[in-house]
Amino acid sequence: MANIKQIATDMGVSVATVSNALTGKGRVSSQMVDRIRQRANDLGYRPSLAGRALRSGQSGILGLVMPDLTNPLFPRIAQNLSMMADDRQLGILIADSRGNPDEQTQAIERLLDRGVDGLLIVPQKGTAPGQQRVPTVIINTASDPDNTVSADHAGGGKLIAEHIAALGHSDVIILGGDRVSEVQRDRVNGMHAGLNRSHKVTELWDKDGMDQLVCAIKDGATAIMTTSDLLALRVHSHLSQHGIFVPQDVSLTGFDDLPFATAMHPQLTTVAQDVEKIAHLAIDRLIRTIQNDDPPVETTTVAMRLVMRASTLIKNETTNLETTQ
Amino acid sequence: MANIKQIATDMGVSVATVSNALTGKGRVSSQMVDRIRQRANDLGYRPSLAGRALRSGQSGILGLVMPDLTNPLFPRIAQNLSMMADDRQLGILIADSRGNPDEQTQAIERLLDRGVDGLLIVPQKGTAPGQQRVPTVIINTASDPDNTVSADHAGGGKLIAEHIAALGHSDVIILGGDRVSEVQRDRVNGMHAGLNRSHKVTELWDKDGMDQLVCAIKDGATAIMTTSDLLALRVHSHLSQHGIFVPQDVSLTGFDDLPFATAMHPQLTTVAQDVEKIAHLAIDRLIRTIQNDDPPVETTTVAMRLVMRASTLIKNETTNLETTQ
DNA sequence: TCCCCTCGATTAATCGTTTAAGCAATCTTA
DNA sequence: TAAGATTGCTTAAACGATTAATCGAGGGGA
Repeated sequence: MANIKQIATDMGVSVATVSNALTGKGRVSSQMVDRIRQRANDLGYRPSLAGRALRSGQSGILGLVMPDLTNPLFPRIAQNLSMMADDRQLGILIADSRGNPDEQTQAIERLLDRGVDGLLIVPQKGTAPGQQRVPTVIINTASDPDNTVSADHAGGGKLIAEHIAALGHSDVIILGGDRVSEVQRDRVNGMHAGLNRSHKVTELWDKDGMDQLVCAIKDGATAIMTTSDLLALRVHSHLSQHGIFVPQDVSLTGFDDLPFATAMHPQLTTVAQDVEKIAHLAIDRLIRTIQNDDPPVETTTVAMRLVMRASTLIKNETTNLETTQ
Repeated sequence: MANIKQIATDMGVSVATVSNALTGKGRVSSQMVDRIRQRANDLGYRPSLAGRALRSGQSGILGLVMPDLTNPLFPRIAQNLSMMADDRQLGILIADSRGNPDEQTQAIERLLDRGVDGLLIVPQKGTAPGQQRVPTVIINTASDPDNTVSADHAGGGKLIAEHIAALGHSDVIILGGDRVSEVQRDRVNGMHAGLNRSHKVTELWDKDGMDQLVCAIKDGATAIMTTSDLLALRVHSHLSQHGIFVPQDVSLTGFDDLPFATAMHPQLTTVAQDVEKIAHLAIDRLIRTIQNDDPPVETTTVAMRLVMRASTLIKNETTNLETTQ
């Protein structure tokens, strides 16, 4: 590999001049700059990031800590962050906290040991990794006091609840995934906020099992709002086994707009995160914090988008399954 | 941050002694080793990987190039590689080739510029990135001559076809995703290999549309083998709209065992990759190549596993939908 | 003519680590 | 006890880049 010294000896100048010519700093005549750049190009010179990192104290690498890399949103987050980072000549090092708070701490530690310039953390549910030795951006949900940027999960819940309300449903079920997750709780709270006193609301959680769900439907519920698409697919499957069909008998909504949401029948009405925007804001914020180290205080929330598809229907068109027991 | 020099002056010894004590090389008295280690521990000393990288020429970082980070298998690959890499004190830098051969080349280039010690490449379909300036492991499929380690996609296809054959189905449909993909072609070829002359086989591809599929079923086909779970879910949804039900009317299989395969009803019979084993073999191979640079030639194939669930049924129990036109 | 300024380059230090080579002091062995 | 071997540490160079300080030469102004 060609290095700066080789170019220097080739051209009969000092390494400092080569460095100055390539970085555009210092004072070098324009002819010399051209000649050096030309030679560097011919040799296929690539600066050693290790050398630069050692000298400058900056690695040009950002660490991405995910609670669980198999998180269905991870691919999109990773992709968007990766693209934004590329544009800024930064690398992204991944770390998996494996659904475990201790591992999360270790994952962060490993990244810090590698000298990352900044950290992007999607926290383990129920944990608060807080600020670290390097600039840190937390991607979680508005109700997390440490949150830096996130989708408006509560707003998304409200959006979908208002959609259900507008369709005329007055007896609805809210089905959450995991109570421990702040994101899930915000989604559920948002759903409540989208309804009013006139609505009968049954709040259930995944671990309660599906039976209560079926009972509630037999008791007159005509809509189910879940906090994840996967949960919605499970509900859909389970109900069809009980002869309850979506959307004729009951309307159903998901959350996150995962790839399979359009592969289902009926296609799933859901709410989508603008992952691209979140990634953009997160990286921008992180880079600004890295450059001028005034810690940014305000937290940003990105609106979610209602994706109306076929799994929700106007109440009038809904068969009433209510049975008198 | 504490560095080796500070420990050295603290203890009144030379930096070389500290380095030797910490790395266990060279000749240092055991008392001195203990004292130095103790002091390093107290100071929370962490070696500068930049310094080490510069000196040793090794960054301790592996690059992972994916054709598309939203690939449904990416999360599991990333997680497993990440865990294996952690165990070996290596970092994983991600790069997205964005479904584009040129971007793939650039992604590889960016990783090389960062000084990665090795490359793990899941190639863009139809491309052959081949060997690079650093040790490289290609994760693709057996029929790719550059492939290093992969699931036995053809074997998986054969496995599922034999399962369908064993259930007594004699008129079957093979539905592929994208002809350009070597992986997809291998899966389809494997399916053919699992059947014999007594079977009537209709090979369709995704872009042919779903109508031909319905026709084939009306013409007597009783089983559909697809080359991906997502495709299977789409087929399932589409058929249910035509009043054709799985598995009563037709058996259906997927490929890859994605998370939603168990959320569907019926739960999807599919074939699973041992991603963990593939990741393990890939990393091991890569590291061995990095250490002693004899280029490994043989390519390894990891058997797939049939996951029997509820979407396939014995032919006898299948309603015959055949209609005379 | 002399002084000062600017230009274009060089010199040398520095970042943190590793490691070959060297050098006393102590120990072994005949 | 003298020669050789071993032990425990130091010296110093090296990896590749950046950058403050310096320096000679040439130009311009008084």
